[in-house]
Amino acid sequence: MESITIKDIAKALGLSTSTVSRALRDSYEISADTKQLVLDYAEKMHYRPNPIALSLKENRSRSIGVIIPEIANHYFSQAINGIEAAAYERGYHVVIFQSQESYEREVEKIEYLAARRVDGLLMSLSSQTVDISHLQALQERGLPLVFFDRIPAEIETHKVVADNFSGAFDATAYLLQSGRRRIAHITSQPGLSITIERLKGYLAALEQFGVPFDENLVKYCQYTAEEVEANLNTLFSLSNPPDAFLTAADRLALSYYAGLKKRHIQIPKEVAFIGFSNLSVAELLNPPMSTVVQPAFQMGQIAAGLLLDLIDKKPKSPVFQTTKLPMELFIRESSNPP
Amino acid sequence: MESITIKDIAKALGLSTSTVSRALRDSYEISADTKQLVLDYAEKMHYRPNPIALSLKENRSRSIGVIIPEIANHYFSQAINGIEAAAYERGYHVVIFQSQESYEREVEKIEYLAARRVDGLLMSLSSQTVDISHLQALQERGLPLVFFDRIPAEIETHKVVADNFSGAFDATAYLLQSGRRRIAHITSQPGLSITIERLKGYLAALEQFGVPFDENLVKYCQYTAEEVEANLNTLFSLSNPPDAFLTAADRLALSYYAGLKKRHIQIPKEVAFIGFSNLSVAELLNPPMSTVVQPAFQMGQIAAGLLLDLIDKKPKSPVFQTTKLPMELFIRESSNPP
DNA sequence: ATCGTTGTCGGGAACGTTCCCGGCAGCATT
DNA sequence: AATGCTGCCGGGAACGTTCCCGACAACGAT
Repeated sequence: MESITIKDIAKALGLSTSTVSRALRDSYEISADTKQLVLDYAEKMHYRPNPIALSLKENRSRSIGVIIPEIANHYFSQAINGIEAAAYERGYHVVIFQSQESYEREVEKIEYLAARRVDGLLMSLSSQTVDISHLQALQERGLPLVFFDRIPAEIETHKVVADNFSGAFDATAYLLQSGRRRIAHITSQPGLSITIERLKGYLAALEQFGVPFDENLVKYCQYTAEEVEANLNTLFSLSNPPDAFLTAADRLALSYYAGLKKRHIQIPKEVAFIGFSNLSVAELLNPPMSTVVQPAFQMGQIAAGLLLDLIDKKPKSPVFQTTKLPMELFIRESSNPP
Repeated sequence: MESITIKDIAKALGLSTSTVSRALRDSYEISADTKQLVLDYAEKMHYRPNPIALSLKENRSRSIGVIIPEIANHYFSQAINGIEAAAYERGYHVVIFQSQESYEREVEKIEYLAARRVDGLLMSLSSQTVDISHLQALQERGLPLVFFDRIPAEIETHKVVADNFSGAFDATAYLLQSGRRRIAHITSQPGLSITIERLKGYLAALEQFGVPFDENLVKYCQYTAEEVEANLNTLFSLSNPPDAFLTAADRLALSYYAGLKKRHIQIPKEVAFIGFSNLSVAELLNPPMSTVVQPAFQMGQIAAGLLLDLIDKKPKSPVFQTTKLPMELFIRESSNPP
């Protein structure tokens, strides 16, 4: 991969590198003739400035890093599109890495991106992550940082989340209102911000309807098939089994939907079902699944915008804000009254 | 973002940068004492080598670029996981960009990645791309290039594809065997390699069963709702309307499934349905959808492996191969006999 | 004739790293 | 004592770019 450089142009035209550099940047110090000469030659030879040399010199890369748990998730891939739209508009590139829900991978990717001099970092934490001191250290070293969706409490910076509390509250309230009383809440890792908020919303709705909370109905669940199986076994061997499900995360929705069908439990006759999910296929399922949907694209867009503000304006002491966007509840057949 | 450099270490320890550099690389020229001194100090100060400086010097980045049409597509996000697995194993990073099915964006991303000195490029073409001279130029300049899924005929290099011909043939044959005779084939842009291969398979199956080809049954379709609507209108106002659908691509499968349901056309009673798709929800749909599935992860893994071979071994005149992987046909309720 | 101005341009350092080249001390060999 | 070798280390160029600091010619003003 040989590429033409400013030095090559200078040599070919009998000029100095400074002159060529300035001609390319359209500096007032260079005569129109010389500029034209340089520009023509550069065009002819397909000259492209070397962004690596620039990064080294300017200690920045005009790109932002994004670290998310996984790409193969509709919420995140939609969010990425929002991020890219915002970044593109402002002349930044987006570099995407997945933590694969692993703490080690997350740390590794963060270090790599920092070493690569990304100008800012956009993060949604892995489910394994509890210690975020490395992120704090990075922030103290001056790296602009913005979190979205899965946010930490311990770091003060811009954060963008969906209103998980209200989302869970509304969904739970809907189920209660339609007569369900034993609502199983299948959710993600206990430590995650989204998990906590959703649980709070679930509890608040129960309380408002005067339905006692039963901790046996809350299951923290990974995505393995065995775990789904085991949890369903436990739930349906309760003396008082669930008559509704509220699941967090795309994958939980699908695997429990599948699990229920496998047991020939009728939705919504025997149990009602509402899932947190950004899957567009929800309405094509059998039966069409009620969903709580996050404004993924918008969240990515806003988060990226805030990060770029932090980068471009470099305010001395920025006023950090937590943006909370409404979730939307789509009621479909799966949550119909029995 | 201040970072500690070799120069800082040298100054602090009263050594030269050369010595520090060699100590860090564990060179035999450095005494054990000095090495330990440097290593300890570097560890203490969290020294991380600057990959940008290295890239500039070595004219390479230990990373490969991936350009795909879109991330929010199950096939591609699975393929990315395969690519990352292969790259990780061999110490390479993966930089992902989306062309968003736009030729301009594709060219732009390619140029950027080349300027960024990725060591190789992994591509699946956008549906708009017809002119690939920029890729040819890049290859001639020595950039290792591997295509997967959507491949061009005009460039000679490693290519990894699914056996689209057989996939389409098997699906069509299944439909014919179960008594269907008017099989609509909804497919992607005419120019794409996958489109062509699938059409060939479709035609071959028709011929084998002695069913005449009707070009009215083949629709090249983008993803807009209006287009879906229009195509369904045309198809069902034929004097001899379709009794089966074979769709390419995830999104086509879903939007036509939705379109048929909206018209209250019963699947599989009135029309049978098989879709090319990597969606895991296929079996949860109503009715469960028969699918032709690509080995996405494996394709990504193999493609990345071939690219890294090209990069690492730099064979003078590599023997380029096209790897063709089998597709799998999952028969579900949507393609049952009427 | 001298001086400041303006318009153009070149030299060279710097960013962080590696690596070639050279240097010097201490020791053994002749 | 002279030589060569080994072990250890420093100086400086190079990668591609920008930018500060000059430099020099032409010109008008004094």
